[in-house]
Formats: sequence, structure tokens, C-alpha cells
Amino acid sequence: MNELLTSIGQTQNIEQLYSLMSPYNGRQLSIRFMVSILSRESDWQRSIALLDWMNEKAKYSPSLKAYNVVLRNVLRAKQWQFAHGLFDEMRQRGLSPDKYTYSTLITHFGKNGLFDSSFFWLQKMERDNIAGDLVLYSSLIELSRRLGDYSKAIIIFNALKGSVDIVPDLIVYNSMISVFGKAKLFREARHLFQEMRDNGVIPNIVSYSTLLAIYVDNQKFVEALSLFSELNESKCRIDLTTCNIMIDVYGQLHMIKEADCFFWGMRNLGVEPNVVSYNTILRIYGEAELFGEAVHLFNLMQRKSVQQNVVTYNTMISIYGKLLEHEKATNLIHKMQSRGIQPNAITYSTIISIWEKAGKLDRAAVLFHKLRTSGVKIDEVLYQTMIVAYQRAGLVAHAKRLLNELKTPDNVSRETAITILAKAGKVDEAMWVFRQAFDAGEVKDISVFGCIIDIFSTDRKYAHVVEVFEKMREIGHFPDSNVIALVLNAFGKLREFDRANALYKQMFEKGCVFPDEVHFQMLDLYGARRDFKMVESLFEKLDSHPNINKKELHFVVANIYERADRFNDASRIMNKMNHKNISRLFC
DNA sequence: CTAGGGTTAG
Repeated sequence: MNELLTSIGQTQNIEQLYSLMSPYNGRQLSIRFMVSILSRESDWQRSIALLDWMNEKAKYSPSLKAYNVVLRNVLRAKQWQFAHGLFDEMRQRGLSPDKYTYSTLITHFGKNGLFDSSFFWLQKMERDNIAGDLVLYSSLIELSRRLGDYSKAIIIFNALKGSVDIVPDLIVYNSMISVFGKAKLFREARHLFQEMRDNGVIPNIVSYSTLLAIYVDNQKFVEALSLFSELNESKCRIDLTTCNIMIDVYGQLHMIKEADCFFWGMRNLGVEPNVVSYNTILRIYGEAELFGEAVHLFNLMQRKSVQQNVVTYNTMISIYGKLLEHEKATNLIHKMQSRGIQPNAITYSTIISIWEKAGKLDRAAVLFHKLRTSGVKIDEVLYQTMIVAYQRAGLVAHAKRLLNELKTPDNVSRETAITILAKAGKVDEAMWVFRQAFDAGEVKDISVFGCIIDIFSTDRKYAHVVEVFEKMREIGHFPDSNVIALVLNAFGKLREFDRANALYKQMFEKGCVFPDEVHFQMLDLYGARRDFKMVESLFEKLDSHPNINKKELHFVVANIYERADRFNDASRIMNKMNHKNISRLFC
């Protein structure tokens, strides 16, 4: 048997494989043996051939395990169609897919950005009543997070915590710190540290650096510094990523000396700076107009063994732009290409702005045209940069032409076109492109939905808000707190109170956390409908909720009663708050 | 037989 295994491993093609197996036609090779052959096989076509041989020639059917292994190989080879076929085949053979089957399908599709397929398999799994395990839930949370669907990630996290046999671990918690942070639910993100400890999970350096980065992204430097000192008091050892974040913190706080000290002192902490550390301090030098230091550091990187990357060049190009040295900036683009580093959309938008400021708009226009015809990926910032360049140069007609061309986009995705049109206030055009793109199944990015819901709301096109929201739900996205607030508002304006109520209740029950404003908005809606029973019941629910600003809550509710000319109720609410404050003094 | 987390540039 071992001989057979070795010779199968050495087989070159499928015919040879079949001839090797043919002496065993009709004989019972053990299933375990076949699975061991299959799991050694990484070539997806050969593993399918082996499976076919089992099905057609051998006198037994391949087991579920065998199919799972082949499926893994097919998915690793990114043969998506084959994976679907294989799944159907196993069903036809009376095999019921198990959690490994689904886990493999869901994670592989998800890792490759095929999110709808991933959720398609998840739904199938749920229909089969197969319970997911921790790793599967964790992958789903990650998937939703990468999609920007933070509400969905939160809903999955709550489902996970609600199940009896699954206990969240360090990795899920760290993912969720990022999810809450990205959803701008900072209080919830911070609170997870406590929840972790309560559940016997000790936060590690990744937990700290995740939350640090969130604070920095949102300019919450006081919180960042306080968390950093908490980190120093903990047993966690500081690592490279955290150092890089801290250099950035000091830089953004304009504490150049501290940033500099941190960068040059990293080695003393036992942490070797990498290209991200260098890029960060390079940007800080540039922002502080320490141009000599910047140029010196850029050259130092080349002498040291730090591999410069596209970010290094983009940063340096922008520094030359600040110095009004557009020739030097341009030269850097050639230099990076000669070193095998390909410029990207950020490089191009940087240089277009630099050329525009240097009065070389023609050059920018030529470059932009070249990019559009050469198939380079043009994102919304790059496209927008060219529009703004035309506008600043007073060439309004050209700017308008670029906007017009987005109605039938060629080299930009329709998602990009929608966002640019929406942000430029071209509401009808944006909706037109959106409807077409949605029907063609091209709208996937949740931020596109958010973006148009935003502008329609500002434009008071409430029916449009609802239409886009429904389409968003149709493809399985959940609304974030901003979208919820806008949709509740739209429902209110359209006098669709029941739908507003249903949406709010559903999201609330699934454990979605919303900023206070969303709750207050629902209170407002109940008030507008003069449904004071609901006002009271929601008020009580929120009043016992630990994370809600009680003072504001009382003001909001009192205000609702005042507007409804129910002054007794208004003063009852205000008294309740005052009474509470007084009793707290004696506690 | 699967397998999940943090940092830089417009």
C-alpha cells in the first residue's frame, strides 16, 4: 500500500494515475486509505480524478471525508464553479455536508472577497441545521468587518455569545474591538477589555494596538495616550506595530521631539524599526517642514537594509510637492519605476495635484488621459483630483465633462462613479447609475449605499432613501447607525411609523448597539405619532440601559411632551431626573 | 479534513 501511495505521488498525468489504480478495480481499498491518498494530493484535477475513480470503478462510494478533502483542493485552486458542482454531486450521492464542508466553503469564498457566495453557503448551512463553531463565527465576523458591514459583525458576535456551547476567545474579541471601533462605538470597544477579563481572556498586545489605532484614526489622542500608559502597566510587551502606531500618535499631536525619540529609541526596547516606522517618521518630518531631515532619512533608508515601498515614494513625492519641487517629485516617479516599484492611484493623484499647483495642468491632463486608456485602476479620489484640478484652474467645462462621463463610465467602476456623482451633488445622475449598476449586480460595497442614502436624505428625497435601503437589505447588508438614523427619519417623514418601529425593534433585538441619537430619534417618531404609550415604554427601557446618557434622555422625552402640549408629563420627566440626581448625592 | 486579530501614503 505504501508503494501505491508513493507511486501515486510521482504520477505525472491523469491517464497514468488511472492505470496505476486499475489493478484495484472492484477491490475494496479501505476508505481511510483513499482519504489518505486524497489528502496528500494537492492538485485539484488529480484529486477529482481520484474521486471519479472511486465513484466509477471501485465498489464503494467515497465518504464525506473524501469529498471534503477534494473540495478543499478545488477551493485552494480557486475553481469556484467546480466547487458548486462538487457540492451538488455529494448531495446527489446521498452525503450530507457537515460543518467542515461548509466551513471550508465559507472561509475560502470569503477569503477571496466573494462575499455573497460566502453568505450563500452560510444560509445553506443554517437551512441544514448545522451549528457553526467558534472558528466559523470568527471568520464570519472577519468577513463582515472587511466588507464594512459592522452591524452584521455585531449581530454575529451576539449570536455567538448567545449560544450555549461557544465561548469567545482572544482572537474574536480582538476582531470585535476593531469592529466596534470602525463602527465608531468607542465605548463598546473599550468596554470589551473589561468583558474579556470577566471571561478570563487576558487582552494581549494586539488588543491594545487595535484600540490604539482606532483612537488615532478618530483623533482621540487623550484616550490613546491613556490606553498606552495602561499598556505599559500591563504585562504585555510592546511590539513593532504598536511602536509604529505610537510614532504616528506623537506625530499627529505635533510632538515631533517625542516622535523622533520614539523612532530612534525603538531598538533600545528591543524592537527593530521596519519600513512602516521609516515611512511614518518620514511623513512627520515632512509635515513639520523638516525637509533636510526628510531627505536625509530617505537616503538613509537606501543605505540601510530597509526595503522602500510605494508608500515611501508617495510620501517623499508629497514632500517634494510641499517644497514646490515638482521636477524632483516627477523624477521620483521614474526612479521608483526603475526600481521595480509600481506607482498606484495615490501616486498619480499626488502628482496631479502637484502639477496643477505648479501650473502644469496640461501635463496632468495628459497623464490622466493616459491612465484612462491604459487600464490602470482609477478610484474615486484620483478621478476627483482631476476634476478639482480643472476647477481650480478655472476650466469648469472640462470638470463638468469629466462628471458627465461618469454617467456611462468606461474605466472606472460604476460604484466609483456613483460615489463621485453623489458627492458632487449630482443626485439624479447618481440614482440613475445606481439603479443600473444594482440591477446588473454590480453594487456590493456597503459604503456606496451609505453614501447615497446620505445625499438623498440631505436632499429630502425620502422615498429614494427607503428604496436604496431596501436594496441594501436585499443583498444582505445591515444598516449602520448612521443609515438607521436616516432611514428612521425617512420613514417618519413618509408617515411609515410601523416600518420604522419594525426596523428599530429588529436591530435592537439583535443586539445592535446604536449611538444615543438613534434611540432618541425613535422616541421622536413615537412622539410625532402621539403614541405616548410607546414613548413611555421605550423611555423606561432606555432609562435602565447602562450606556445611555440619562440627562439627555430626560431632556429629549420632556421635549417631546412639551411639543405635544403635555406640560404635566414634561415636568414629571424633568422632576424624575432631578430627583435621581439628588438621591445619587446620598449614595 | 478547516483555521480567525493590530500599523504607513492622496
